[in-house]
Amino acid sequence: MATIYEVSKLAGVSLATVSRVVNKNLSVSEKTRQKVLKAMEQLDYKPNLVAKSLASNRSDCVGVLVSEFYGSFYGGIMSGVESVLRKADKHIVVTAGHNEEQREKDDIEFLISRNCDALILHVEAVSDEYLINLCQGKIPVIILNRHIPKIADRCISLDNELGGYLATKHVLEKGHTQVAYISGPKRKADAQERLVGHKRALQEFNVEFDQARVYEGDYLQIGGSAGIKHFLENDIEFTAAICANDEMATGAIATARENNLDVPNDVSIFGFDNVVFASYTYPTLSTINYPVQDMGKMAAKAILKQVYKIDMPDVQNVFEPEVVERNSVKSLN
Amino acid sequence: MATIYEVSKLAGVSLATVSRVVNKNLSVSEKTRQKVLKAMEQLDYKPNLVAKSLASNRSDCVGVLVSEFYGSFYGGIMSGVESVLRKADKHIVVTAGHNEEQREKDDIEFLISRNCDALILHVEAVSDEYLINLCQGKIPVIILNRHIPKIADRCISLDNELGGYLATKHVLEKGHTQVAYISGPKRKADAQERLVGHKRALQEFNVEFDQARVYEGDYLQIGGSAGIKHFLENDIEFTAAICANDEMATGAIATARENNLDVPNDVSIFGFDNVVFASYTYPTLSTINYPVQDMGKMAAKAILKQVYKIDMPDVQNVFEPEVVERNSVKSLN
DNA sequence: TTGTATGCGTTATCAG
DNA sequence: CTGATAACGCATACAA
Repeated sequence: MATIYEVSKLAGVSLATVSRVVNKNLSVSEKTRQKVLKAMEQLDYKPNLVAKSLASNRSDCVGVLVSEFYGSFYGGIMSGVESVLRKADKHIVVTAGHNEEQREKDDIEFLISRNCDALILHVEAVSDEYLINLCQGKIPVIILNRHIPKIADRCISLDNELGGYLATKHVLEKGHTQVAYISGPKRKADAQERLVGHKRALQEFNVEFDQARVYEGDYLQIGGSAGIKHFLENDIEFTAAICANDEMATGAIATARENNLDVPNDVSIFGFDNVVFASYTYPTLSTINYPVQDMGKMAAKAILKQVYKIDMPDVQNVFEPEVVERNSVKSLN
Repeated sequence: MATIYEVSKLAGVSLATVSRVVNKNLSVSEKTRQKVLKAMEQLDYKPNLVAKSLASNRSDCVGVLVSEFYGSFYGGIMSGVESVLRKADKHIVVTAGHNEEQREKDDIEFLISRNCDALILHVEAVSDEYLINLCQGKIPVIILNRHIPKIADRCISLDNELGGYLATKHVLEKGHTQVAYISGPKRKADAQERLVGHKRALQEFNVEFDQARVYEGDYLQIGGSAGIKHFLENDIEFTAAICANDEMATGAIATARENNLDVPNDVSIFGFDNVVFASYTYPTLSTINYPVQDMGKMAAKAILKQVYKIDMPDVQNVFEPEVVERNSVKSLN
C-alpha cells in the first residue's frame, strides 16, 4: 500500500501538501494539485483510515449497538441508520449486545475505543444511570427505543402507551368486550407501557379491567401460544386477544387454529410492531406500526446535525404508533 | 482518556512494560505487574484500539460485507459470523453493499483501509475476476454464497443445483406431475443452478420439461404472485408450484388464495431458503433449508484458522441443502 | 526482567 | 501557497 509519503516524493512536494489535496478544501495551487493527483493515481494511493483517525481524532464512523443482528426490528434500525449516514459519507460499525449487561458495556467500550464519532444504541440490559452517565462523556450518544426523562433529548422512542391504547381501542371499536391481553415481560419498560395503554382504552370504553384476562408472555412465539392455551384451559372467555408484539401474535394464531378456533371468526388476534412477516401470516395480521426504520433514520440525522454540523430539521424524539388494519380482527358490529 | 504513557508514569515503569502487561503473555515480574495493574485501575485505562491497530498492523477485527442489513438471510450470516468470532475476542465491522457494484467495491476498500484482519463477503454485483484478483492480495478473504472454481477454497456456498433437485424430487414423489416453476432472475447464478436441479429431477422422474411451466420471477413476493397469475391466465395447468425462494412462495400462496385455490388442496407450493417466516405462513411452508447461519459460522471459523492460527477443524466449502417438510404440499399418492 | 528508541500513516501547527 | 516537524497512542526490535 502506497503511503502519503511515497506520493509526496513522487510528486516532488511535501507531505503536508498531499494531505491538503486529499482533504480537498484547503488552498493548493491548481498546478501542484494536478501533480499530486497524478502521483496518487500512479501509486493507486488509498489513505489509511486508521492513521487518519489516530491523527485527527475523527473517524467518520458512527458506532451502532443493537441487541441482535437478526430480525426485522434490528434490521430496520441498522438499515435506517445506514441509509442516511451513507449519503453523508459516514460509515457505521455495528455490534450486538445480546441483551446482556456486560456485553452491552463491552461493546460500548469497544466502539468508543475504536474512535467512533458518535454512538447509536439499542440497549436493554444496561441501567438508566449508566446511560445518563455515558451521556455526560464527550462522545455524543443517541438512545433508541427507550425513554429516559433526564436525557430525553438523546432518546428516540415510540409512544408505547399510545400504541397499547390504540391497539385496544381498535379492538373495542370493532365491538369486542371480552378482550384478553398477552403482555411482554414485566421487567421490560415497553411491555409495561403498552399494558398501561391497554388499560386506559378499556377504561375509556367502560370495560372493566380483569387481571385474569392478562397473561405475561415473553415476546416470543411460544409466549403467544402459551397465552392462548392458558386462557382456554382456564375457561377464560375472550373474543379477541391483543398481543404485545407480532411474534406472540403468530404463536397465538397458530395455537388458536390448533384448537379449532378460526381466526378471526372465532377469535380475533391483534399484534404490535408490524414486522415484515405480519403481512405474510394467514390471516394477515392487524397490528400497530412501529416505524423502526424511520426512527433509525432520525437517529442518524440527529448525529449528522449534532456531530457533523450538517443542516438538518429538528429531531423528533417521540414517534407515534399507528393502527395497521389487516384481516385478523373481526368486526362484531 | 488515560494513555499508556500516563499509566507508565504513575506506575513508575517504562512505556514498554505497561504494553507488556496489557498484552498478557510476555514476561513481567509479578511485582511490577501489580504496580501497573493498579495504575491502570486508578486511571481507568482503556487501550486505544486505533493506535494499537496502527502500530501493530492488526485490528482483531474482521470486515463483513452483506447486501443488506435487512432480512433473515443476511441476519443469519451476520449473527453466525459474530457468534463464533466473538468467542475468540474478535470483532466485526459490517457494511452493506446493496447489490451495487461500485458500492461493493467501495465497501471493500473501506474495510481494508480500516485495517481489518480479514474479509467475509456476500457480494453479488462484483465480477468473479474482481474477486479472484482480490484474493491475490495480502488480506484473507472468504466469499459467501458464491462458487468460483479458481478460488474454490475461499468460497463457502450452498449446492444450489442439489437444492433445486431435492425440491422438485420431493414434489414429484408426492405424486405431482404437473409442476410449475417460478425461478429467480436468470442473471443470478443461484437462480440458474436451482433451475438446473429442477430439470434434473424432472428428467429422473420421466416428466417432460415444459418451458411454458417456468416463469422468471424476481425473488420478491410480487414475483411469486405474478407467476401464479401468469400460469392461471394462460391456462397452464399445474398441481404444484415450486418457487425459487420463500419470499416468492408467500406471494404465490396469497395469490392462489385470492383465486379461490386452496393451498395445498388445490395447489401445492414449495419454497427455498427456509427463512424465519416460512413457519409463520399458513399453511406452513415446505421448503429447502439454506443453513445460512451455519455457513456464517463456518466462514468465521475459516478466518480463525487461517488468520489467527486458532486450531479448527477443516473448513467445509460446500453446504448441502435439505428438504424441510411442512404443510404446503399435498400428497397425491 | 526492564527500558530506550523508533516506526506505524496521518493531521496539524507553525514558520517561511 | 508550501514545507518542516511535532503530535496521535501504541508495539516492538534492540540494549541493558
